[in-house]
Amino acid sequence: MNLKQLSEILGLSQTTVSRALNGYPEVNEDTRMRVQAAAAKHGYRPNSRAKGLATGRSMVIGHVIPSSSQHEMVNPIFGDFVAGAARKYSDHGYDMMFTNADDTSIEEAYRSLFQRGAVDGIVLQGPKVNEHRIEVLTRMGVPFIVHGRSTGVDVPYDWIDVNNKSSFLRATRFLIDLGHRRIALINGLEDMDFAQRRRDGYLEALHEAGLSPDPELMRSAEMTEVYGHHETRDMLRLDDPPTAILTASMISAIGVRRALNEAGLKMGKDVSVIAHDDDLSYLKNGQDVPIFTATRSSVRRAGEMAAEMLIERIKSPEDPVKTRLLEAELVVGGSTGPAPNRF
Amino acid sequence: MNLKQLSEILGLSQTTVSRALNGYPEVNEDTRMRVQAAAAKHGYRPNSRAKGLATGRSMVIGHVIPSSSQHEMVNPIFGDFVAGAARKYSDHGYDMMFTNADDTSIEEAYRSLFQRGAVDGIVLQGPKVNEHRIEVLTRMGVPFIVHGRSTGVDVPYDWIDVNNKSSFLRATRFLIDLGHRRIALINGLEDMDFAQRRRDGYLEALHEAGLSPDPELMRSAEMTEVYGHHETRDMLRLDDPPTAILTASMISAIGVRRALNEAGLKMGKDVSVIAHDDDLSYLKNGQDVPIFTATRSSVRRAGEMAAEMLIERIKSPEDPVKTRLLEAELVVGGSTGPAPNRF
DNA sequence: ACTCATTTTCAAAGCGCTTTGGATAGAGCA
DNA sequence: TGCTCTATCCAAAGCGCTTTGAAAATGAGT
Repeated sequence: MNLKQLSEILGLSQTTVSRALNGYPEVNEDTRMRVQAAAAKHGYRPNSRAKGLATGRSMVIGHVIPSSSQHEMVNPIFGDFVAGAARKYSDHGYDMMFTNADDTSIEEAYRSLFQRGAVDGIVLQGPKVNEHRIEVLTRMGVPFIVHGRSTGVDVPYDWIDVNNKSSFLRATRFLIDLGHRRIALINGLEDMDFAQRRRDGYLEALHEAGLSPDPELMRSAEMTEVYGHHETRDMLRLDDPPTAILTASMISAIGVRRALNEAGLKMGKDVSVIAHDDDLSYLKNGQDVPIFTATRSSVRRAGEMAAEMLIERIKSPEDPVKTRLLEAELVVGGSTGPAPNRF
Repeated sequence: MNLKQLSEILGLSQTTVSRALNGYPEVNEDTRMRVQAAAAKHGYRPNSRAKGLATGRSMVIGHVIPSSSQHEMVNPIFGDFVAGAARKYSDHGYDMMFTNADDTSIEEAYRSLFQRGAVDGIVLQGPKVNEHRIEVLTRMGVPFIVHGRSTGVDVPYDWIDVNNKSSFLRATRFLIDLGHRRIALINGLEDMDFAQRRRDGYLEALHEAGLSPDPELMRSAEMTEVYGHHETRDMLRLDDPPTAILTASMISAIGVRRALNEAGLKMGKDVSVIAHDDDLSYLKNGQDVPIFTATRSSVRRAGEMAAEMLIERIKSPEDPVKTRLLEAELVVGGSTGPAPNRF
């Protein structure tokens, strides 16, 4: 059932039927009712490709999944971020499109998505420091939003981010206030922008307290459970092991906890742990009492907000750049306690 | 830059340029070279909406994210499954589209996706028992594949599934062979098809061994960490607590482990645990030695295979129904051991 | 009854591509 | 030379929608 057939059934022109369905004023209310009824009855659904061709808009937002050939790693926050965004998209009549691209072809993937007319806007996830893709998208003139930011990129762009620096600053201060001096940082991948900011916060807190950072206590890699476990076990073997550990995700925090258990250490007593908690739906930080002391910020909420900001941008391409910095809250759970007395 | 402009630059007709780029034989090899060079030089990318309109195919596969209004839960396996599928899609020139739908409108979401011409095929994830959507898709005539199966649905359909029954049968037998008699099952949501099959396997093994199932030891809910923890803690309080626990995912297994630790019990000694491991990229079951004894089957691999089967189906709609049953492997890790002697 | 303004409807063009059904030119052959 | 074949190219139609510009119908005002 297409427009032509429907309009023939109704004895009206395609123009009128189209207008009736799209809510234009220049059509009699009675006819509109008649048209809507017939459309519903025959299950008419305008072909979105044809509509897109005619309007020049596709009503689709593009995301790229970097298939990170090295690690075959899927970011665990992917699902929740996307679920948040998807809800807002559908509220506004947008669909969501994914393309897969390996590290080498990622720029090409963005370019293709937009220039083929497949999407009206793009979400850029997981920006690195000096993120090249931002300039690419800017030059292309595609509306886009970055989830995160990129140090070193000068062009203005829309972004939404957690205040990674301040949250790790606070978390580190919190540990210092508890008397910890040997504080480890199990961070995300070195070249990710968020990892750098977290490290900055961590270092600043150490500096404030007159503590000098120990490279042995600063690790970075992709945030898996196994990684958290491995680094913790490794650091516990040091002559002067950490009494507290900051870690960049709940997933790796679980690995940290496993390593502590294996070593017979009690979390929150022998070693304190603070994690960053993205508030993933399947991995809540406990029920009432938080398991881990954590810096918390819902990534699903970030997805929702990113979607809204992008839709705004598509509507008003000339608006000034919009940015949004979310403050993570520090929730105190059972994983932290005063530094143990080693003497 | 569109076809018309490009063909004008080249002094050729649109027909010839289109044919040259799409690899049709009726075009001189020299001209083809010339055309390809010009297309590359000017960054020409055929508009996919127009192409879709003309060909009647959209080269897009649709997925629906059920935004399960009750729980706001995103299935943790979502990311890896999708990453697997996406890779295969892009190999074959397909993109991937997501629509969000709440429980009430999910059928409408599928219908809309296909009848609008937005997608050429659909992946149905997380089928329940008597899954109504399968009939809907069948009636619509859209090519689709089910990740999982649905007991009670009679119409034939393509599916790919893990042999849930046999893997839980084996896992339960394994525990029985170790001398366990009080074996708990922390299952997924009751109405999910996979959960029923796992329970069937579990019950069959108990039956074989002449053990009668205890409803107190059979739990089911969405597979979060908190859920695994909660149910385990609850069961440990029973007069006759379980000595072994089967659980439906690594995520909930982590909750199980947490509860055991809190109770001062040693996993693999006091209480044995077997998990189902979807081999998620960020949650590997240990490095060399598996942490949990587990029934393992890569969900990413399933995503790849689902994608391939669906693309096959789109190519040959009249082919007989194809199904694929994957056997999970049983990997023995440190979380199981002989039943403790309670006397 | 007649004009003018407003409301309501319509025919046709256009979005950018593919594809059908020729047209043209040169090659091969008698 | 005249004819058929093949290789190469092209004009135009069509995919299903929106939108422009104009026509027809209606209503108000005199």
